[in-house]
Amino acid sequence: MLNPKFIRNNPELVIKNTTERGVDPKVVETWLEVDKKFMEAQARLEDLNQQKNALAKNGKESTDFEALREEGKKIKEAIKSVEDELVNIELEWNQLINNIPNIHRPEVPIGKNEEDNIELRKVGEIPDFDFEIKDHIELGKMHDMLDFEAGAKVSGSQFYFLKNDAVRLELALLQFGINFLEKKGFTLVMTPDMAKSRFYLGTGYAPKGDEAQIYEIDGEDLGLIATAEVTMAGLHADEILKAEDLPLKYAAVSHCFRKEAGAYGKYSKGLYRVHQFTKLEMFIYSLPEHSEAMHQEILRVEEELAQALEIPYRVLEMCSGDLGAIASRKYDLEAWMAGRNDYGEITSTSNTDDFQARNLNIRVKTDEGNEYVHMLNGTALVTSRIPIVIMENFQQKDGTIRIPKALVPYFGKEYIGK
RNA sequence: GGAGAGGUGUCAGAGUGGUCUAAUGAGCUGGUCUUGAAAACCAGUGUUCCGCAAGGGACCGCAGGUUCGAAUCCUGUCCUCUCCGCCA
Repeated sequence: MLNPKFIRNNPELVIKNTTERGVDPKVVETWLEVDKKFMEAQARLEDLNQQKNALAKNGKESTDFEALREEGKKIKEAIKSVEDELVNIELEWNQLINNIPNIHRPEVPIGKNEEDNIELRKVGEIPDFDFEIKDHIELGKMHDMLDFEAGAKVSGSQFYFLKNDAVRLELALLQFGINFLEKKGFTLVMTPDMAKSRFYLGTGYAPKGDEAQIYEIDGEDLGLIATAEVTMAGLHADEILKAEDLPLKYAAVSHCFRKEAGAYGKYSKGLYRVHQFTKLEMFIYSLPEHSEAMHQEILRVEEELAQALEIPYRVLEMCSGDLGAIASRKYDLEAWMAGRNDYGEITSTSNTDDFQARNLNIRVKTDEGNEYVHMLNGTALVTSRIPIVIMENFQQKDGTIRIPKALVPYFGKEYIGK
């Protein structure tokens, strides 16, 4: 959530920001009204508590217990009534403020939707084939690597079995990735694949709504994570970190589960949009003054990984309307996927500034007092989408697939199908 | 899954209804002393909300409840530990 004090002091700015995000600014105005009521009721409650405390303090010296009891009861009833009132106001207050999006950074281009995102650069050679190419679904069948039919039978549509070289490929990518990131100073982590609702809500993954992502466990306050971002943000929840320990740079491996409700389209076939995949994620806790530099570092690492894997890609800077509610700035890497003859997203990195940190109460002790840390995340490698790129881009005329040089030591051979 | 014990400040740990504004010890910061250090001594040392401030409110795992008054009593819940069961 945003800093309530900031909204109170800068209502016009927040309204403008909210509008640029494509969110109805009415939510800000309504929140401001509720906030006024909230503060007023809180002041009343504090006043009553003060009376209660004074009475309790003098109570032990009292001789007239009858009067003491009477007076205390009266205060108690008044407190109860204000508290009941506060419960409702606070609920509304919270719902409203959670719908106010983060403040985007001044560098962010203003725009309505994905069409207004800015392409910063294109890197790498788009492959040129002199034969009829196959997509990864055909290639997966051909090499007995992917079985979507079995996935559908056992778990439902958009689940799959990885077999043979697809298994080797997934593990090779992870092994390659963790070695790469460890050398860059990231601490390796394997996280739980489930988290309590507080953490997927606090990171901005609502379980309900039009594009519900989270699978929840019936009868428990537990859900399958959509990304390790959820568990990595939870890792330091409610902590006050030491400034000298920052930045904390993590490389986290987890499975990711997404309902993808309503997300059908021309690119939802095969491995591109699935309910479960494995991901190596970068996650950084940073001092506020360093978070922009950290964000650039994550982007650089993402590009280095793509280049090491010989993946042609382009870098997109998200416009204000395509940032979502949480990010203050966001870049996507899109890789060339020969099978679709188009680019497809393979990484996304967001700076959330202190937005998530405020939700999850993560601060840092500085000389000027405690402040919220800045939290950043970025994909290193997704083992559903990278194999699409490798299979489709590096396929040969005879259907064999060349493994990128950097991956060969981990994969164990130079070609699939030879 | 069952039985038991426990969750208090940076840490250890006392506190079983009003004197808790939470003992004591350790740590940390500053000071005195010292050539320097150690020791000793003195002072300070959590978080959060409203407020320019003065001041006031909240926080003893969390949520409810009892009471004029709760760290303390009751209920629920989460977590940790020990033992049993099951199990990779």
